[in-house]
Amino acid sequence: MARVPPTKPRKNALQARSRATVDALLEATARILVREGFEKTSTNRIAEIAGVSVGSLYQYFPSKEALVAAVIERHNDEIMKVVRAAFVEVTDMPIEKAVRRLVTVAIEAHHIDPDLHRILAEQIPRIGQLKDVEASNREVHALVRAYLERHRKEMRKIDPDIATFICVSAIEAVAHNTVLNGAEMLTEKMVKVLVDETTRLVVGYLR
Amino acid sequence: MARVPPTKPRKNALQARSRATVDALLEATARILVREGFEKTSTNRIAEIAGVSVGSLYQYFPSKEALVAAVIERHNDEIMKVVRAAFVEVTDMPIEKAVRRLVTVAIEAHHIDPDLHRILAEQIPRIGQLKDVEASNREVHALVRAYLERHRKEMRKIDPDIATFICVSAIEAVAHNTVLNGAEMLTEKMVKVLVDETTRLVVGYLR
Amino acid sequence: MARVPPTKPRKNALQARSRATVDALLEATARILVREGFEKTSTNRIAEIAGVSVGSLYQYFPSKEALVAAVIERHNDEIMKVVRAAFVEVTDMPIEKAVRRLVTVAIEAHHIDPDLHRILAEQIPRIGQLKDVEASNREVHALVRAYLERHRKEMRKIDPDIATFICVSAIEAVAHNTVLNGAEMLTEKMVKVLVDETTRLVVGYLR
Amino acid sequence: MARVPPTKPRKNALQARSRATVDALLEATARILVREGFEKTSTNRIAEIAGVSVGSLYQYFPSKEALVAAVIERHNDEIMKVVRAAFVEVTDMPIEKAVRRLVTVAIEAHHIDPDLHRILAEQIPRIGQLKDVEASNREVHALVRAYLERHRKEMRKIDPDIATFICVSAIEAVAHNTVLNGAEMLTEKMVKVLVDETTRLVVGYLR
DNA sequence: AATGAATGAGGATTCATTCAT
DNA sequence: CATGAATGAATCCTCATTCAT
Repeated sequence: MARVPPTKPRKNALQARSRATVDALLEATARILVREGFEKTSTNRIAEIAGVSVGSLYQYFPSKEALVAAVIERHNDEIMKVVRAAFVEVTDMPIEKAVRRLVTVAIEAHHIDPDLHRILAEQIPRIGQLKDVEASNREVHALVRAYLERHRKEMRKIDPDIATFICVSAIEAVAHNTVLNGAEMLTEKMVKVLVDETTRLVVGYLR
Repeated sequence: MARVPPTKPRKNALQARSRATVDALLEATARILVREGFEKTSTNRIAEIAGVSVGSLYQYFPSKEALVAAVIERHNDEIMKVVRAAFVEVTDMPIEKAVRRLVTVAIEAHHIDPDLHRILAEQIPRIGQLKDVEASNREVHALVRAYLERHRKEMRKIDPDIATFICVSAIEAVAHNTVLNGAEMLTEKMVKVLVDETTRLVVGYLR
Repeated sequence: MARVPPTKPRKNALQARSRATVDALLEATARILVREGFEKTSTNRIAEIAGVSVGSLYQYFPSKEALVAAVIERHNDEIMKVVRAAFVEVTDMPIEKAVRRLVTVAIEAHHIDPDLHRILAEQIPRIGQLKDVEASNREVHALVRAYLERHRKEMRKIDPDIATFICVSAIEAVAHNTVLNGAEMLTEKMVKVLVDETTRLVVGYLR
Repeated sequence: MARVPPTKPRKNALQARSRATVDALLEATARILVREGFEKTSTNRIAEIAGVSVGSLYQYFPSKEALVAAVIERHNDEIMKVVRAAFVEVTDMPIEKAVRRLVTVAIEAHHIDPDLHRILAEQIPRIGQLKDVEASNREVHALVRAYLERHRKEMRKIDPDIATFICVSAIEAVAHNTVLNGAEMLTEKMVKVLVDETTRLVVGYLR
C-alpha cells in the first residue's frame, strides 16, 4: 500500500495571528503553484514567500500535500458558493432560463482565478481523494437532479440520473474548454454565443 | 523563463536491438506511470523494469519527460488511428447514424488502456506543449468541421466553428467522464444508454 | 555559450553555528583538493569529511565550483595580506632593499600551504574568472607601479607599465617555479641564493 | 595509492589507415579541448568528431588521459623542434644577440596554437607525470646551461645552475604571461618592446 | 509559538569503458 | 579491425521534514 501524505490542517487557527499565517501560506502556495508549477513548489519556497519559517509552515500543515489540498479546498469553496447561489436563484425558473443562468455561472465560476484553476485541476488527481472535491461533485449532481425532478413536467420522459450526468458533463465541458482556450481573450460577445449554444444544446436534449 | 526538459527522442532506433530496447522502455514507463504515478516514476526504476541500464535509457531519451512524451505520443497515435478510421467510415452517413458511431468510437477510444489514459491526461499539461496532442486536437476539430459542412443540409443554420466546438466538447466530456467514473464496471447496457443519450444530445443540437 | 556553475556563496553565515559549518566545509575542500585532486573532489565526500550533510553544503554553496572558489579566495586573501604588508613596509626603501624584501615575501607567500597553492593554481582557470584573483593581480601591478614611480629617480628612464610587467613576471616566475620544484626540501641557504639572484636580476634591469 | 589511468598509446600505428585514424583522434581531441574544456571532453564526443567509433578510439588509446597526453606530446614536440633549432642557431652568437633570439623564439613558441597551449598548460599537472614534458624541461635547462658555459667569458662569475634557473624562469614567465594576456591582440611593436626589455633583463643579469 | 540550520534519502544524468556482432 | 549498443558506478543536487534553540 502506497504511503499517502496526511492532508488535514493541523489546527484550526482560531487565533488572529495564526489565521494570518495560514492565509499567507495559502496565498503563497497558490502563487507559486501558478507561477512555477507543482514540481517546483517546495515547502521552503512557500514559507519564504509567505514570510514565515518552514518550521511554522509545519506547525499548521503536516505536509506539502496538505497545503495544496487546502488551496484546492479554498478555491473549491469559492466556486461552490457561487454555484449554490445560482441554484437557489434558479429553482423556480423554467428550464430554458434556468439552464441559461447555470451555464453562465459555470463559465464564470471556471474563470475565478483561471490560472490557479487550471493548475489545481491537474493536481487534484495527484493529491489523492480530495473528500472535498468529490463532495462538491456529488452536491452539484444532487442539485441538478433536484432541479430536473422539480421541473419534470417541462421535460420529456427521461431517467433523471442519466440526464444529470449528460447535462453536467456537457456544461462542464464547455466551461472547462473555454478556460483552456485562452481564457483571457474572451470577448463578451463570444461568451454570449457560447452561452446561447450550450443552452440550446442542453435544453434541446431535455425537451 | 522556466527551463523545460527536452522531449525529443534521441535516436530513431532503426536497428532491431535498439527497437526492442525502446519498446521495453516505453512499456516500462507506461506500467510504472499507471502503477505508481508520475512523481514516483524515476528513470532508474524505468530502466530496471525495462531490464535495461539507465545508460541505455539516456541513449534513447534525453530526459524523463521525453520518455513520458513518447508514451503519450504512442497512446495518442493509437487513439487517432481509431478516430480517423471512424471518420472515414462515417463520411456519407446521415447525421444521426454518424453521430452515434462517433460517440461509440469516442467512448471506445477512451477505453484503450483506460488507466494509462487517465494518468496521461493529467501529465499532458506538465510535459509542455505536446506538438502531437495539439495536432491531434486540431485534426479532430477539422474532421468534425468537414463532416458538418458536408452534411449542412441535414442541419439547421449554424456557425460551423461554434458547432464543432460544442459537439467536440460534449462528446469528449461524456467519453472522458465515463473513463473517470469506474471504467471497469461499465456494462454493455450502460454504454448503450450513454451512446443513445449523447447521440440525442448532439443530434438534437444540430437539427 | 558554455554553462558556468554559480560561484557565489549562498548565505553570509553570520551565526556562529553557520560559521563553523562553512569553515569545516572549506577546510575539508582544501584537504581533499590537496589529497585527491579536483576531479575526485566530490561534494558528498567534502560533506562527509567536513562532518556535515550534503544538504548543509548546498545551503551555503550553490555548487562544487563555488566551494573551490571560496577556498581560492581564502588562500588568495592570506597571500594578499602578506603582500600588502610588504608593500607598506617597502614604500620608502631604496630599490635594492625593497626588491630584496619583495622577492623574499613573494617566495614566502607562495609557500603558504604550498600543496594547496599548486592545486589551486591549476584550478583557477577552470573556475572561470575569479573576480578576486584578477583583482589581486591588478592590485599587485598597481602597487609595483606605484613603487616604481615613487622611486623613478633611482632608476633609468623606462616605461612604467613595461617595467611593472617585466618585474612582476620575473619575480612571480621564480617564486612559482620554486614551489613547483619540491617546495619541501628548500634549505635556507638556497632561498638566500635565490633571493640574491632574483634581486640582482630585477635591480639590474631597473637601474 | 591512487589509481592512475594508463597513458601510453596502444600501438604504433604503422599502417597508413591507422595513422589517419590516430591523427583524426588527436585533432578532434585538441579541438574539443579548446572549444569545450577538459571536463566536457568525453571520449564519445572525441570519437564522433573524429568520425570514428568509440571502439576504434580504444583500439589506439587505452584511456582518455592517454589521448590528452598524446596531444600534449605532439604540441610539446612542435615547440621543442623550434626551440632546438633556435639553440643550434645561437650557439656561437654573443650573449646579447643570443638572448634576444631566444626570447623571440620563446614568445613565438608559446604562440603556436595559443588556445590549445593554455588549455594544455592547465591539464599537464592533472595528467600525472608527463615524462615527455619533464624531459623537455630538462632538455631546455641543459641547452641553456650548455650555452652559458660556452659563453662563460662574456659573463660575470656565476653558478651555472642558478643562472640557468633564473634565466629560464624569467624568459618563460614573460612568454607565458604574454600568451595569457590576450595573445591575439599583440602588435609587432609590442612584441619588439617585450623582446627588448626581456633581453635587457636577462643580459643585465648575466653580465 | 517561531525559527532556520541540519538532515539524508532519493532522483536525474553523465561518461569512460567493454564486448558481441 | 571496426562498430556502437549497452553498462552502471559515480556525481551533483533537491527538498520534505525534523528539532534544538
